Amino acid sequence: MENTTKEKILDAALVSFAENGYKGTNLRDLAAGMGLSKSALYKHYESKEDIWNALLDRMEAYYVARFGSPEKTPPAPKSCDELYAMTMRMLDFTMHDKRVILTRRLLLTEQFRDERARHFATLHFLCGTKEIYAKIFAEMMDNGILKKDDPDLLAFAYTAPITSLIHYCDREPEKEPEIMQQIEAFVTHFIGTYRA
Amino acid sequence: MENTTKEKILDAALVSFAENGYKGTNLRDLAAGMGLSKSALYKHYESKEDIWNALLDRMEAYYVARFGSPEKTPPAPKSCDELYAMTMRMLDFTMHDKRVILTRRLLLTEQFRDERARHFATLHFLCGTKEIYAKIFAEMMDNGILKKDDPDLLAFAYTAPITSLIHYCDREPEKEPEIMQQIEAFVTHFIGTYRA
DNA sequence: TATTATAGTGACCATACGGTCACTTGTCAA
DNA sequence: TTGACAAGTGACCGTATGGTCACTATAATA
Repeated sequence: MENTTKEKILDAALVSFAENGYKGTNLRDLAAGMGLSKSALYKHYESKEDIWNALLDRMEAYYVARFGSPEKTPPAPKSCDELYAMTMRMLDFTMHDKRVILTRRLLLTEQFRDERARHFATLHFLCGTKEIYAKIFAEMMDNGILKKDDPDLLAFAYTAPITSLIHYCDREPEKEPEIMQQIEAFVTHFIGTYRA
Repeated sequence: MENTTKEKILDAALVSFAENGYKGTNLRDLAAGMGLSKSALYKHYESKEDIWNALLDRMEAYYVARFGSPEKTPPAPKSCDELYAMTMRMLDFTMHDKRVILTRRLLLTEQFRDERARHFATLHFLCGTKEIYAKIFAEMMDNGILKKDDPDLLAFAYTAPITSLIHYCDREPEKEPEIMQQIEAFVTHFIGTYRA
């Protein structure tokens, strides 16, 4: 994460693409926002689309670095209380980290315009999170902490509602307290249902 | 649903806004697509934004007409098999009706640009569906078909994963068979878990 | 010191787009 | 028949925007 102009452009682009959309992003304002003139951008990238692609490259690289290899999966909780705590900890990060929030927003709004965004959205919103929890659940089932069941199906039933509430919170952040309660209630109920 | 030019413009606008986004929609092409010149649009609407607002008005009216009053809630199934069948029937419509698909796409991509779209998205993707099933579940619990539990929480746990798979299918329609299997597996598992 | 590469500037270009306007056409009522 | 109104056209306008280019400044290097 160097602090080069080239990187800073991507930082600014993430904000602008997420907040105004790809088409709504104008390179003059984007450059001005970082104290540059528009032409300076062209010293680092060939075109608007080139910036977009570089941004997606970086997002994918970041995702792989964070969740890419199997050993990056967080260690399986040793109790249901630990599962609860871990879920809440991950949630707190996911819901409040500015970069992550902007990434979600960008993927949501651009998923139908760009092929890579489309696939990345599925990974980010559905399959990625599900797989992480599938591994965790499988191990917890082996350890007799959760009832034996299909870990993949359970992970999906667990993460999909949480993700949908995260989207809700992205849309209407002023409702966060209420949404957090809903998440807690859901997580508690879920763990109660499948605890061994 | 009259066939006036004014209505036809909204039909075309739904397609274009959904496929190209609000900013990506250009009035010349939109008009040309229906064999009109751009200026003709201005005989019916004051501006691009006016078309957008009229479209949202119509969407909301349509939603209210369909789900607005309590008595519009479908009758509660008399068995778990009936619940399964009803879910699949509603799903088939939701996933294949062109208007509904376009509406979802439009709400997803424009939710952060427009206040009304934002609220409508929450209703459409989360609260609306949840409430319908909450009523159904409550009645089924009263009738001893489902285990007694919090109907609201259960409805959320039921509809949110399904909705997220619908979004998945919107993004990657070529995966529909696979996704349908996932939905069936989830619904079966869910009903199995909460059947009385 | 002279040279060269890098980063940045501002003026400029072409184009696309939302919106306006004067004008035409067709229909219906007085 | 005529007048009025609604619907539609095409030319035109202003502006925003992505992109290019000749030029400058700076700093490292030979």
